Amino acid sequence: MEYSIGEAAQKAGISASTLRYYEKEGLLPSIKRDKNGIRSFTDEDLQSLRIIECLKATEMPIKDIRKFIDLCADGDNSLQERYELFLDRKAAVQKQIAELQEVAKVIDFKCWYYKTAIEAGTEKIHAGKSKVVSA
Amino acid sequence: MEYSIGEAAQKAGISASTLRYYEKEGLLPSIKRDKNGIRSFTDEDLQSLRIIECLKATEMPIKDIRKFIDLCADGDNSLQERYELFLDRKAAVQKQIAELQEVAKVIDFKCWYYKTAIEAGTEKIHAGKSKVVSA
DNA sequence: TTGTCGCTTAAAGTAACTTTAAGTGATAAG
DNA sequence: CTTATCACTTAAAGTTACTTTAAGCGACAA
Repeated sequence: MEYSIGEAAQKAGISASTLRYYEKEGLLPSIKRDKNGIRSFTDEDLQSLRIIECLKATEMPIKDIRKFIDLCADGDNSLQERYELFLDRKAAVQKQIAELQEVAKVIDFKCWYYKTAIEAGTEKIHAGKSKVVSA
Repeated sequence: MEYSIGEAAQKAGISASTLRYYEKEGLLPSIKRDKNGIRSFTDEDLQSLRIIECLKATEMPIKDIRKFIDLCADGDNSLQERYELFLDRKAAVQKQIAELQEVAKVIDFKCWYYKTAIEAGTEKIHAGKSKVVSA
């Protein structure tokens, strides 16, 4: 199947302008054009986008994702390097999850803080407690 | 205890220029200055920064964090609104964690993909499999 | 008194998009 | 047949959240 940029955008959940931007930045080297210069996305392109989104989710900058895409073009020569890249991303995403779990704890505390303050009618019930602060 | 911007930056793990930017954007309305115009951060300011960092971690835009800071100045009138804000943030952070766990799965798959490809000496061993793509 | 610190401000630069402006080509409606 | 609409095209400007740079000031050590 082949898709226009609008269809691909919808399928991938990424805006058409972002897809154009990705192509310009070298993240999508395999996008073809028809005789009118209109982009044609394949299912394989959508799979690539999914990987790109995963790398982005690990806070990898576009330029580094670009380097990974370039490595892919190198074929079997770059297998080891690409493997190490994903091991690295695995560590990164685990660190992110751990940090967000800490954030969730602080937010849970704040939920309790406000819930009890509302029940008491005032925030003052928490005054003087260590590490408790209004904002 | 009071701290210069450099000390506060180190304690909070945020750059001094970012702290100046936050102050300019109204995120730190309680920072005092000495007679030479030099900023003085208190422990309470550092606590506020910790909350700001948590909100930022949930992808809340600076402008919205600013609105929350303004609510805090409103005292007990805004308790309910602030409570709902944190309930909302709680949902947001849980969604983020869930998404990152999905990302982790894809990355784990890629680790396996490259590990086995390296053992085989070529990526071709994965050719033709459904949903498997080099990038 | 001469560095050199760390602080000050304002302004320019950056990343990753998003939005806008201006235009082209294919198809449907009158 | 032409006019309108639609999705597409590019280039350029705008946005967010910073970061970096430039230029300068006050305090303290050598």
